Amino acid sequence: MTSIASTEPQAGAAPLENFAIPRQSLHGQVVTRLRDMVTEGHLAPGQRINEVALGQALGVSRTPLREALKTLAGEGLVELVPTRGAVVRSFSLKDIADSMEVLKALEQLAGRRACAVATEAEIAHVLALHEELRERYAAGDRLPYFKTNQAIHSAIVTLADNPTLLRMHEILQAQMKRIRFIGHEGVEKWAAAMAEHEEMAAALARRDGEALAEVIGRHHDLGLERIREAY
Amino acid sequence: MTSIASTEPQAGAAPLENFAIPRQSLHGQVVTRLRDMVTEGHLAPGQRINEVALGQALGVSRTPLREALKTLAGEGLVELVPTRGAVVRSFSLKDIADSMEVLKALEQLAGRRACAVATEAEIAHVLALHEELRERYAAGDRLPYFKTNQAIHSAIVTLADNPTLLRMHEILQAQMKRIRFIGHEGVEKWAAAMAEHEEMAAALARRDGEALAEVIGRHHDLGLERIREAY
DNA sequence: TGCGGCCATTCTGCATACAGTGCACAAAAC
DNA sequence: GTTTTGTGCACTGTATGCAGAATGGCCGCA
Repeated sequence: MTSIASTEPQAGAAPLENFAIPRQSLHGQVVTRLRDMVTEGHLAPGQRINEVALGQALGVSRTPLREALKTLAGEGLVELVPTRGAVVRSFSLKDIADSMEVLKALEQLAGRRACAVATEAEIAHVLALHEELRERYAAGDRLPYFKTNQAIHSAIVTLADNPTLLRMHEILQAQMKRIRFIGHEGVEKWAAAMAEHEEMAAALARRDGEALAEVIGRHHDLGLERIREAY
Repeated sequence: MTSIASTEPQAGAAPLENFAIPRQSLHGQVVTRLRDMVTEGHLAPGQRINEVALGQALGVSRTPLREALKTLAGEGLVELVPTRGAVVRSFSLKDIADSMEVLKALEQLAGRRACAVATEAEIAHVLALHEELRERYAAGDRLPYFKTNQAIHSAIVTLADNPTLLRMHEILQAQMKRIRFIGHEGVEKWAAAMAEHEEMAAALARRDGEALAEVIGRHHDLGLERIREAY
């Protein structure tokens, strides 16, 4: 049989997963959209969410919207007040520091694990992202730099090959994303952050988990410092 | 006026808060109930959840039940399969090891922070729980020991005064609770675990964060070992 | 006898309808 | 003038109804 279902795929054929038709439930789409709206500031912190109004804006009935709000509440992006519905969560400085502390611990763990278990190809991929980050920095493009920056951190966590860790990291990163959009750091801080990224890339390249964890720790301490000033 | 609403309550009268009628939303109740059903094994892993049947069993319509399932999916206790609904998540050994690794990192962080910021009274409370644990161990009561054990770990995380950390710990602990019910460890392993708890209590009493983190790490490594054997 | 296609059943996903609660504004009493 | 109580409105919480998808069984055919 030469059917698609053959257990021996042709050499050079793409894996079957690549042909899957992306079928996201409406619920999932609403969650994604809402999360973006919160993290990108289209919904202000403290703002009450009117279900009918928001539902109409999204072109969705209240049911999937409410389910999405429950999901976002689990991620800590909104708070559910009984009989008052959902409120966009507003983060105090302590909230941010707390989340940052956990984020730091998770990424340090990820860094150690990544150095231990990642393939050469995976590491090369992160290093390629690092190259991209350098270019963004040299060009002075803040938003692209910011996105590549996040991509690198996520990529390192992905290398750790630990879905639980990845999920928790995603949740915290989404919370921080909302905040980081605020601060436009000074030139010298930006340079320091970039220097730390150089260190991170070097540590990863030589699979030095402890060194990577150390610099990741410093990197987050600086990040929190930066946020503190902007607040 | 001597009405109830008087701002000057009679001496000896109980504070008004004591008369508050506890009103948890139906959603919250369903979430709690379902979570218990999963962690205590009343819903078998891999089992599909029939919304109408379960709704009738709980005496609730499908709407709040579905919302609760979304919440539980966020906690990783059930999986949502498109057009097939919710399935009780079944954990592979790797899943457990992954979650345990994160749980370990979080508790180590909590231990360090607890030693730094906890009040004497809070530490005394944990030490009291530890006394209780000793008694359970001496009496050989496994289930009460298990509960007190979890209470201690949760209490230490609470001392860290970091709600984000606490929430993530709760999620992971709920996942592990489902697993730990399985294994009834041998006598020698139990003794080792108890000895580690003695070390933990001592480290906490003298606020030695590093020592506490170290023993917590060993404690979780042993815990994973124990689960590995039972699997 | 084995396989493939068709059909019915079942259950999810989404929308809508209804009931109940809280809040704000206003009016009245002290 | 201040406080309090009543009433209307707006919005959430819950239930139910309806359409679509997937699964499993059954029958026909090779």
